[in-house]
Amino acid sequence: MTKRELDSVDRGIIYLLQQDSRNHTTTEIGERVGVAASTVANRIKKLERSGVIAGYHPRVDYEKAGYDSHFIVVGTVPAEKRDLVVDEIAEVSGVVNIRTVLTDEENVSVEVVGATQSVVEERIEALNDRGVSVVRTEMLKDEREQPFDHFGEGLAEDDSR
Amino acid sequence: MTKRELDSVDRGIIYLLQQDSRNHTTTEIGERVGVAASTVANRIKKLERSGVIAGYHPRVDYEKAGYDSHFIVVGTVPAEKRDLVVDEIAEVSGVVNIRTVLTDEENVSVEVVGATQSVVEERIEALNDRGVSVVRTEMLKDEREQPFDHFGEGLAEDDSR
DNA sequence: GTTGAAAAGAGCATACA
DNA sequence: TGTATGCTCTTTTCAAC
Repeated sequence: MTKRELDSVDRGIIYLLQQDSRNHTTTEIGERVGVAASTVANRIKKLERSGVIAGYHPRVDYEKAGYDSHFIVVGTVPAEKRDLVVDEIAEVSGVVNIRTVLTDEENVSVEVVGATQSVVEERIEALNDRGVSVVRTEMLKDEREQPFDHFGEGLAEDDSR
Repeated sequence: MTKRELDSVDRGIIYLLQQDSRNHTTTEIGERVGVAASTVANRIKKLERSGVIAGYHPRVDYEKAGYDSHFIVVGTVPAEKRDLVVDEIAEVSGVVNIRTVLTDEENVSVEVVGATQSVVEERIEALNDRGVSVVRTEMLKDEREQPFDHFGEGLAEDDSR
């Protein structure tokens, strides 16, 4: 829970986990950042406990998995009800990601997945019912995620990418 | 590369990986979905090769890591230049996520991280220089990610959450 | 906090049903 | 295609620095 300053070992570890958090071993990471594998394991545990690393998730290509309807629903929630509403819409089927921003209008983005467009339309109605006033619905074209370059600054050459 | 239909074993595996892709072992997953651990390993490899699973990433809390400036930059890129511009802005320091949607206006969302606001402001200028006409910049409040509930439908009770 | 070595456990490949 | 066994590698633990 505590906010800790990260040193170059922490940053290197996170950078390599950002490239591949499942198949990079502590041994490999240790060689790259210059410490023993057991130290890497200790550091990772500490980062997890402190909340800097909040979990590990696969990047799923829903289109390839047969779910062709993939939308970003942008809406507005009153600031004072925001946390409550976010908890509620997390329960809506097909919702896989929710972002909130600190503006008064259009302050919620909800990523919704489904097999068909009509299914997703129902789900968007469900968002409305739970307190999101939907401003617009956009078809997601592509999403790309990448490591924070600053975390990789102290690292040796990256051959495995 | 091929689009494959997923069966309930595939869906259960992905669901459990979406909860924790680093610490859930193939053995645990096998017990939950009802197949042998080696079968789980085979399925995961197949899902990776087919592109349904495109990678594994930690969820990093940049605020707790000491990077207090975290913004979503919404901008417009002409449709015909979109892929090119996305490749370019991926190179901008501090850019960790890029989403594109199929609309003519405000079709790109870029997530930018930095230690101070002035650093991030420079980076937003860099986005402009590379072809994104920035419409607005929003402070990210919170982001939540969760498994696709449909993948978990065939699963036994979830005690480990 | 870090290390290195031993023990325990997971993953991988082969062979088989 | 799914399962089981054996081999290899990783992770974990812990005494010592």
